[in-house]
Amino acid sequence: MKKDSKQEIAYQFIRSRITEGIYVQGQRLVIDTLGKELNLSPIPIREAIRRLEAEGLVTIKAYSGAVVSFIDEKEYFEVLSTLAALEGYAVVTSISQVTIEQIGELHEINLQIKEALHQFNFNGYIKLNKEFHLCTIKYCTNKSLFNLIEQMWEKLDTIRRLKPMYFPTRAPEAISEHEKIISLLETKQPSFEIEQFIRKHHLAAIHEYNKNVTSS
Amino acid sequence: MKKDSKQEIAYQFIRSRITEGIYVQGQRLVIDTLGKELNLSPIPIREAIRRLEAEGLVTIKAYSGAVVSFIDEKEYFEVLSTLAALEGYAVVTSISQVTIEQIGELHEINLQIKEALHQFNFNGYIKLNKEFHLCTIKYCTNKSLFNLIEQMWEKLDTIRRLKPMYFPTRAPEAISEHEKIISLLETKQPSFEIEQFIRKHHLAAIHEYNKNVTSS
DNA sequence: ATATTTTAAATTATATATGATTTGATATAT
DNA sequence: ATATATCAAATCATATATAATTTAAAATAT
Repeated sequence: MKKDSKQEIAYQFIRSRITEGIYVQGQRLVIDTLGKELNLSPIPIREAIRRLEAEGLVTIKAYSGAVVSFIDEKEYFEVLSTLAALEGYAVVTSISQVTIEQIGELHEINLQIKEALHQFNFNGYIKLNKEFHLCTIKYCTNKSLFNLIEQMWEKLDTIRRLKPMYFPTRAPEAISEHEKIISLLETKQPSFEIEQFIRKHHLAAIHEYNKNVTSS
Repeated sequence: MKKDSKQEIAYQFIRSRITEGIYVQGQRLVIDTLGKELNLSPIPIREAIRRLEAEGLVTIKAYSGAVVSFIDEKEYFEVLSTLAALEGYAVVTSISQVTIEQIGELHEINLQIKEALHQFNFNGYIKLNKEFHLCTIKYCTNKSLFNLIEQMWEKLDTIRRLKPMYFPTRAPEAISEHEKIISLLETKQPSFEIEQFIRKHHLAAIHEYNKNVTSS
């Protein structure tokens, strides 16, 4: 049972405050204040903030201090657009590994997604939607690709918490599109068709957003 | 003219030592030694190493120290495979922005690539090849996507320096494939065709590598 | 001779103090 | 009243010292 170093404690604390939306974008992170709050000296705080800077969550201005990074709302859709390309690709490169078990699991998650929609459980919906998509690439053997996709899902989560804005879910359509995705996987349809469908599934949220923004 | 902080100096120093292959994978990075070498106290060294850890270049084991990260040779091809998907996508999403100037620039770079090959200038070839590919996505408006692709090219460069292994170039084929890419862009061929050609262009190196590895 | 334990050395992790820089408040000039 | 300069406060950045941990070497036991 290895005890976390102080630096690690500070990192986890600050990081979760950011990803949970408690620290808002633009908020100053004052090293002395954080040190007092956590009963640590400034050094482990500074190291933790350096790590968070490298992850893009925090922006450090030399000699001025650190703030929670500002997020341009475009970024959500840029990441989503990039994810659209990668996820489709990851799914088709692991299509030969698809199992009956995985198909069953996807069906199960999609049932839970539908239930979350019926219960007006937005957070549950978002969490399960991510699970569904990560399940589609479960057997992706390209570790770099898998990790990158995971990081992108995390990034989307973080932006949603940091940036109050409208995030389109298209829940009813998405749920039925999930069923289609499962079907495409189960029947091992041509790679192109699978890749394009998954890509369009994600890009549809961007179109939805643009439709709403231009009409208001 | 802003003077770099000591932390920044340490970061740049260590980072370039790694990316230039002077520090080899697995090499211990001893904080005191680096501090003496740079005439700095341990704190800015530690902060720099934290940043490098977050970039994956360095692996820190708590209380034991930092080493230059080990690279699994698979990673090169995993990153290249992921890049294949992303670059094709980035090119087709910015196809409408292609200019005569860009086409001319691509031709020019490819001429220089051919010259580097004739002069047995491996490093020049690698550098120009990267330039060529970054030029194909020059007008990509999705900043996240552009930055990600740039980072991946950097990653490939770093792995090549850190990991002594065979890296297939297929130089003559690659050069003529570049010409084909330029032609596809110039004539605004269908997105699918462009995307697939670029993807296959990159994946061909992986096939080449596998061919050579299984035959030896 | 080999295995285990103990000790010493090397290095990491962090506290505290101090120097450096930026920001904000106040005073002065126009 | 507004603009500029000066000063003070807040905070950052880092040096130095100390505590903590790991690793390697030496001593002891089998």
